[in-house]
Amino acid sequence: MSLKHAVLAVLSHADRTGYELTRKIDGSVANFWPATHQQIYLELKKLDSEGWVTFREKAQSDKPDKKIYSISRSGRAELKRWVLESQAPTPVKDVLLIKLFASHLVSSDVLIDELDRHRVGHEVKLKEYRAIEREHFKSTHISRDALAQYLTLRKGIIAEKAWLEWCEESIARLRASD
Amino acid sequence: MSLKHAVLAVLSHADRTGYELTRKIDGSVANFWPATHQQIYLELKKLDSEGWVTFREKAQSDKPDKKIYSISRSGRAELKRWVLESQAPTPVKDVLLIKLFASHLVSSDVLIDELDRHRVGHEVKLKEYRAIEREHFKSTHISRDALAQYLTLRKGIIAEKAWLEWCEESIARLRASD
DNA sequence: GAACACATGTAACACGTTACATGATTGC
DNA sequence: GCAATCATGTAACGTGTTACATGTGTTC
Repeated sequence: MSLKHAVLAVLSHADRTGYELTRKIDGSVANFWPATHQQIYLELKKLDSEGWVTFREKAQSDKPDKKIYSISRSGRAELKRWVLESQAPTPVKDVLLIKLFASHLVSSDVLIDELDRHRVGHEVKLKEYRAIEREHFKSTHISRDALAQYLTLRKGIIAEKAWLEWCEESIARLRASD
Repeated sequence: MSLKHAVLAVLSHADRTGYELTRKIDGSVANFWPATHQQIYLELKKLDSEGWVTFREKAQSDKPDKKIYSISRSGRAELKRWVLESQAPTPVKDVLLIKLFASHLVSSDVLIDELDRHRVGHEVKLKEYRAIEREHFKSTHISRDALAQYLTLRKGIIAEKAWLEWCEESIARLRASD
């Protein structure tokens, strides 16, 4: 449902190959709607058969040939229509919370170790995002077009900070309860 | 993959009917792994055929009969095995971020309205969670068993606060850019 | 009389993952 | 020689959603 529009959204900024869409190039789809390359190639095929994207094949001598996809006029119209629809918040799904909910079955040491691994992971992500912020959005005035992309980055930063805060708090509470 | 274990996790605390599992009773599965009742009835059937849950049928005169499910010894063992596995963080998936990424196609007024709707939604959720916190976790000393459940609530509270912060910041930035 | 809460289920379809398959170039 | 990056694809399977179906009791 959403991957279709996620792909269109990225193509509305720049032409891309299927391969590029699966990578986290320039902070696009992969960051907020990850998918495998199989999934993306399939969607591109569907988008093509609906006329929402077009592609041109480009032969390369040193690397495999590639297909460069572009959003079409009707694709852009469809994307706009979809963006204009009001959106219910995406429900939270988190495996770690399920594990926590069942954690009365294991020792708190095991739990603390797991939480600490997650803490470190979120710390790393936060640093990455902050580096992107410094590099690409340092100027005081940001264009309207860049602003929207900046806000998705800000979401990443704020969410990672929240994760960190929660991991630290949880570890402290578990330590205190022993 | 995870719904199976989410259901086991809830049943490890108390017996439940399929119907109860689909509701947000006592802040269980529905809060961090939402699923439709069809999905849950199907999983319960699978869990039963694997011997991880058992059920007893209870006839009711005023309401439809129901099946009360319990976790079995092997189910508890399986749940423990699964909890002990180290978990990669659940990847972020968020439709709103896709829309933001494509928002250069629409006016900033439309965007601000949408962000404000989300802001209000998160405000309401935050209040709900805080009410649960006041009601159920007011004492200074919380048992180890209750602590794990409290931490899932804390995750909800911290995440909603982060959402609010981001919505407010984003609206302000969009207003300033006009 | 309509809508909602309780309570369970089947069937068809859409979405997503894993495994398998191919093949060139570049770096260790 | 082995692994990684670039680049695309098929097939089988598993997960999740939507629509449809049934039936009682309570509230507006």
